[in-house]
Amino acid sequence: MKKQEKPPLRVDAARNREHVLAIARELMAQGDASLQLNQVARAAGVGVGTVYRHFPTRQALLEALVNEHLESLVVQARAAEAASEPRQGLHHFLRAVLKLQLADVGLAEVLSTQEDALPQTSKLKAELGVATQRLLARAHRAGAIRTDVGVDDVRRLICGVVHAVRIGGEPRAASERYLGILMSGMSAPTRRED
Amino acid sequence: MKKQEKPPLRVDAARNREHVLAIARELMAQGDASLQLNQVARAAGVGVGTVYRHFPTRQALLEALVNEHLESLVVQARAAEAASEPRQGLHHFLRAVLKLQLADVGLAEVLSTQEDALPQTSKLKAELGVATQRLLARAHRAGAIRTDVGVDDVRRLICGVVHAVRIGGEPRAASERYLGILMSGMSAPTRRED
DNA sequence: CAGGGAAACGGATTCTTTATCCGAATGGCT
DNA sequence: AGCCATTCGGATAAAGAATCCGTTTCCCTG
Repeated sequence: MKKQEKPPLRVDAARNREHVLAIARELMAQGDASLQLNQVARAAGVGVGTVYRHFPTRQALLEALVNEHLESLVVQARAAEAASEPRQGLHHFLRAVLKLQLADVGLAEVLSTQEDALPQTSKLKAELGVATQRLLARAHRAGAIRTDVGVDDVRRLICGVVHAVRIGGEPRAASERYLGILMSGMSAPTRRED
Repeated sequence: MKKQEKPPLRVDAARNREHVLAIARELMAQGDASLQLNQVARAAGVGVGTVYRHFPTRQALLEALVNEHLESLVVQARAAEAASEPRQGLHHFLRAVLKLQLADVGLAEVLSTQEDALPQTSKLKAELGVATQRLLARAHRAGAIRTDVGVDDVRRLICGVVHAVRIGGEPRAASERYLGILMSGMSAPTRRED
């Protein structure tokens, strides 16, 4: 019911697809975040038609590039549940999210966007949401994080931190400091008995 | 020494310039943040050449539009110094910055950018920086804000909050909550005597 | 392994957006 | 009024996005 029959790719098509992805990744790594499809085509030595066939939009190509990293975040979120301290688990995980977004402009873009071009991206985002939710709920139960901070708030706020780190002048270890500020801001106010 | 002779504008030129600005503001207000210069020209009923002459780049037009709001922020920053509570003064001021950026996409863009197209923008930003610095220093002296948080950090973090509010799904009063999280995160840790 | 048909390829082409340039028009000054 | 610098407007060039279709390549069948 869910999945339509999907005829497997022809070998040359699969090869081209991978090649385009590799070249696109390279261009991104060289600091060109514009990811213009015609430019990717030229760099990959294929016709623009080929690129557009495999990735109908810039967004689709971007997501295809990024999904690997997204997957890694899902894994790390699940791993973070093993931490003895719920608060530390969350902190470590958010640090990973931050670092990866800083290293991969595309990832930051995808995580800051609501609608996805690829179904797989939506699936991964949902998984990431669930895994994060578990981490967060644990921290809530431990009284470490304000209960009025939900999983979507965490996503948005960490994207905000990424933005803050990106736009700035002197680094001065901004990312670690800003993450600290966020964690401290999300902390439940220490209750004076009760 | 500083300023070159600047021949005053011809009356028709001045009129056109104002008209273009007004139309551009209107387009922005209608939710079109793309601010394409040819589109502005069409809407204003002037040739593209006219627009490009007054505002050589999109960025220049954007800054011209936004400078009025920037100025208002400078005023509000200075006014906030009058608050009896340094922390509250800062809080109120940052709320104003946040609100204005949320209401004016262009302002958010300009405040998140380092280099300016217009000298006047740089001047206003500098003034805003100074005024904010005074507010912040006052809060530092009162022991309300971590001393490792500088004025540039404040700018970057508030832009981050704007980003976080913008990208999100359900609002649920996000802006006020996120501002609260930021303020709390920047607070100096309450010392247990000493 | 030959041959046919579906799938994929490539790039010419069209459409849109961005930016420049210059002959015509207009305003200010004498 | 008459001159000339300034401004105007839009034609035009250059760059980017997306489509379309004749040709090529692969894969399966006989």
